[in-house]
Amino acid sequence: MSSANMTIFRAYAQKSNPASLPPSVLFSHSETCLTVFDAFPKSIFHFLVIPRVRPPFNVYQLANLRSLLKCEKNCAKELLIDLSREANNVKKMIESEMFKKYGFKWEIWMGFHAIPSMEHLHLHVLSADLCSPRMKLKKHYNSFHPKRGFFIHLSDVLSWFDADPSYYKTTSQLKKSEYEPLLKEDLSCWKCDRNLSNMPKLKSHLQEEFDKLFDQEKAKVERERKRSDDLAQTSSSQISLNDDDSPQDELVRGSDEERGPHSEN
Amino acid sequence: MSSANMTIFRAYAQKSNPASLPPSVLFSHSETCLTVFDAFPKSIFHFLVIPRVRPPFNVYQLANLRSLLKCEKNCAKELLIDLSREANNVKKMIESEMFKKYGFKWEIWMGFHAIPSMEHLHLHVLSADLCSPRMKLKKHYNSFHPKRGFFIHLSDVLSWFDADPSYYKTTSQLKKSEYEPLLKEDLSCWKCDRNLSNMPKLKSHLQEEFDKLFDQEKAKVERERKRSDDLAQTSSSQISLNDDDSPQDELVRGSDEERGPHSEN
DNA sequence: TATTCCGATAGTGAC
DNA sequence: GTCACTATCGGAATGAG
Repeated sequence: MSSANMTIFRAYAQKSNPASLPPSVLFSHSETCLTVFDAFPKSIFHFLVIPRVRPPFNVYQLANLRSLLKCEKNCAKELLIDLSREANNVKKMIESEMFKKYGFKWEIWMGFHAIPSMEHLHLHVLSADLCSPRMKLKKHYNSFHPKRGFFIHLSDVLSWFDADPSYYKTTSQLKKSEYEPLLKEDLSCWKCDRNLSNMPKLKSHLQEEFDKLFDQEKAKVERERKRSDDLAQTSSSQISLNDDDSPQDELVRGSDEERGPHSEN
Repeated sequence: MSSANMTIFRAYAQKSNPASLPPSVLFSHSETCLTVFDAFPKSIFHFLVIPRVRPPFNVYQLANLRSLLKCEKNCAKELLIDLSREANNVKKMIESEMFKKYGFKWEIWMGFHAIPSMEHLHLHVLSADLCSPRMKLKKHYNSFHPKRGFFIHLSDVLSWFDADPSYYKTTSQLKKSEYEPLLKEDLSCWKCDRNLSNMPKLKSHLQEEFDKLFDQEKAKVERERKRSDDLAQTSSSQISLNDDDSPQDELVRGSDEERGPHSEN
């Protein structure tokens, strides 16, 4: 039945005034798309970017990625680029929240499920942790595993447009028979590739991975603080601008670098 | 491992002094067999009759029905007849308990599981209700369903001895591949053959069947009491010998008859 | 077909 | 590949000198 509202996103996408949606649902909207909170987040941060129904598309063409990719190529590409623009705004917002809540930022994924079960195209924008109480089943996890194949990264979809037309034709098929089995594959950590025999063990491991990341980033902050202190001592008349309890700016500057545990540079 | 004591019955059967078994385990014993309470009764009454290890049998020949039926035919038959004798004593005891606790008696089944999981031959003697909190799984139920085939009635086994030798040879094989699938068949009421989709529904239905039986038997008692009263009134100087609150004797006399709800004969 | 525990699997119903 | 609920199915452990 569709009574469990498999079409709720379509209803959102058809609203002439998205602002009337409750704030617990709607995060933001533009002329062309909506961003909503995923009602069952599978990562610490998890949003959906949804195209609003508008010319030249009808609701059926916007049903899912497969139906969109059957549309005129340039139109489809334009729509995806628009979603991409909005998704990147969401990404920035998430990164800002990461800093606020955790003091560092980590990877963010943007992509589609090959075989979505809820109708109307929706682009997942979620933090790369897959740590969430709503992550319960193998199919939940495998549907977001970044290397499993079921989760199709937005950047990959965009690259199909520039590839050989025959390749475009093939990949845009998105056959159920090819993607469905991926959800039943063995559980493996998306980060270290280790195999985990069941969901409780996987979830513990993912939490450990996140805790490890957390500790590493905290150590990074600490090293930055020390370096800052040293500089302050050297130029003794100067007070460090970062001598407070908000490490954000340290991390903004340092977060793209990889350092060994005793790196000093 | 056999550490989960799949061989506990063998240990009982080898005891030189069965009386040393705790009374919660042992119901009675003779020179040749023991009767124990089934630790996980699948009916209101459920006992096991177990042959003691004695010449000409060794423990391996008494492992199960299959191994017993490979022994010399007359020996095997004698052992089964001995078990049968003891089982009939148990049956009488159960019927007495039925009267004491429920005021009427109902059918009792005696038989073997085609493929037992605990070692050492054990004859199930249980009341025909299959109402018990320990009746939990489909395989539990199907293993006692009197028409499913997995539960082999003692009378059937005894009849094999008088049948054609080739029939004896065939039936006494008790191949796992033939009997195991019976446990996975759909659930159906052993009494009315109705199909039930799952164990909770089956259990409710079995309880209803038992309640119906209970009400029918109670009504039977009531009719007997009325008839008794009428007789007392007719021969007005006489007091009914059954004018008390124990309906047992009424039922002993009337229990083999079938009457319609308004039968007066 | 011993039980029990744990977890995966399957069907349903949901507004 | 919606969730939540119920029940089933499937493996492993089970004790113990």
